[in-house]
Amino acid sequence: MSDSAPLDGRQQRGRDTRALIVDAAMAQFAESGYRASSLRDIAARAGMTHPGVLYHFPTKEALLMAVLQRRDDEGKKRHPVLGHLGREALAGMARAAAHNETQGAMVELYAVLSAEATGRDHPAHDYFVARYESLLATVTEAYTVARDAGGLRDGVEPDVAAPQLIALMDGLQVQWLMGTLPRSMARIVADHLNTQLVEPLP
Amino acid sequence: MSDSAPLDGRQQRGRDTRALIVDAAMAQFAESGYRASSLRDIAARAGMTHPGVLYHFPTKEALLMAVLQRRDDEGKKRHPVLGHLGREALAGMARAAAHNETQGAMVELYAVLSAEATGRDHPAHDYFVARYESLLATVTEAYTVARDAGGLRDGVEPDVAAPQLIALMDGLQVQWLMGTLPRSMARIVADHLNTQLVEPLP
DNA sequence: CCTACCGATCGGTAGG
DNA sequence: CCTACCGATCGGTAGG
Repeated sequence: MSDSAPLDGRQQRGRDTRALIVDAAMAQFAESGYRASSLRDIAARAGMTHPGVLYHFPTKEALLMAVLQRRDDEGKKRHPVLGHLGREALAGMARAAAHNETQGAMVELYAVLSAEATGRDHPAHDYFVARYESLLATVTEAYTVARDAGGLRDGVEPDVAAPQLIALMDGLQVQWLMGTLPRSMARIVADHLNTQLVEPLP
Repeated sequence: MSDSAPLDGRQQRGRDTRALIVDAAMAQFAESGYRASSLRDIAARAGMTHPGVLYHFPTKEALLMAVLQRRDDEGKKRHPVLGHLGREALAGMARAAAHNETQGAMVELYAVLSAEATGRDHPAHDYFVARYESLLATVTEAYTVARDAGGLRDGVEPDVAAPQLIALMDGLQVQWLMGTLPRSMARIVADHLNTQLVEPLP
């Protein structure tokens, strides 16, 4: 793809500037959500004017999509596919919770945007619907593989356990951001998984 | 208190109008969150102009507080205290999930506002922190009472189970609003509680 | 509770 | 990637 072609100096500078703008937008959207964030706020964080931002991204909505795309790319690098790994994939969810505790801005971005995007007219609505459907399929597969390997306790149903685990992780993030969570997210997720797995996680 | 004193015609009309405005604001905040909702949107829903709204509520922030206050009052009528009831209180959480499935606008209001209000500068931040702390204390007490009555399975710790249950219910609401939840919220909550209780819920 | 208005801020465009 | 600008919209106020 074109991403792997060599870039001349000008293209490289353009890429760096785009990355800088996406960084700034990510931070701003995380703090205030999409609707309440202005292009001028984002531009100031990136050290330019707001028409400068619009030179690189044609609309505010295109910038939002670039932010979401960036996060997906990073996530894919960190956790490639993984549904077929069963129990190991579930352990990976607990590790993801631990990782999230070092990524306050990203957690805030997703908590705020996913709630904002439940409205059907939100520009990121379709993105989040697709993301939840894909995540649900992956986690359901992980539970199914774990069950078929004899790793789940009796009565744990993949079709119930999967939306439960996703909901637990989403809900913990709100309490964690609010500062009212009395334990670490990773600990609570691991405890939850340990009520379902035959062999406890560390 | 002054609420129980008789009202003359003018005061009664004022109360009705205030209630009408709070209804409109609740619907608008639920659809778009607090920051993205304008007083003109709310006023139009209530059949008046936006200075008309500001005649009854001095600022947009005061109107937000009235919306949250109203919801608390209704919640207190529906579920008085309840922490000391132990197992019955936990069953009440499953019933609350069922009730929420008939209250889309209210669920959306809380999902959007609670995410928005994780930011320390949001006008409803302190309200939500207090609400989560109070809810956590109530649910922890319910689990503790249930355990002391021998109603909890081994290994279920009130201090872990309480933030877990709250997170589960919050997270389910996002998936439900997104339209990607493959089962009812009430069913998933009941299944979760049934992994913790000695005697299963209906 | 309305009309009329205020300064501030929004996303986006023109032109360089 | 900037300056300068556009029309639209914001929360809030004056005055009745």
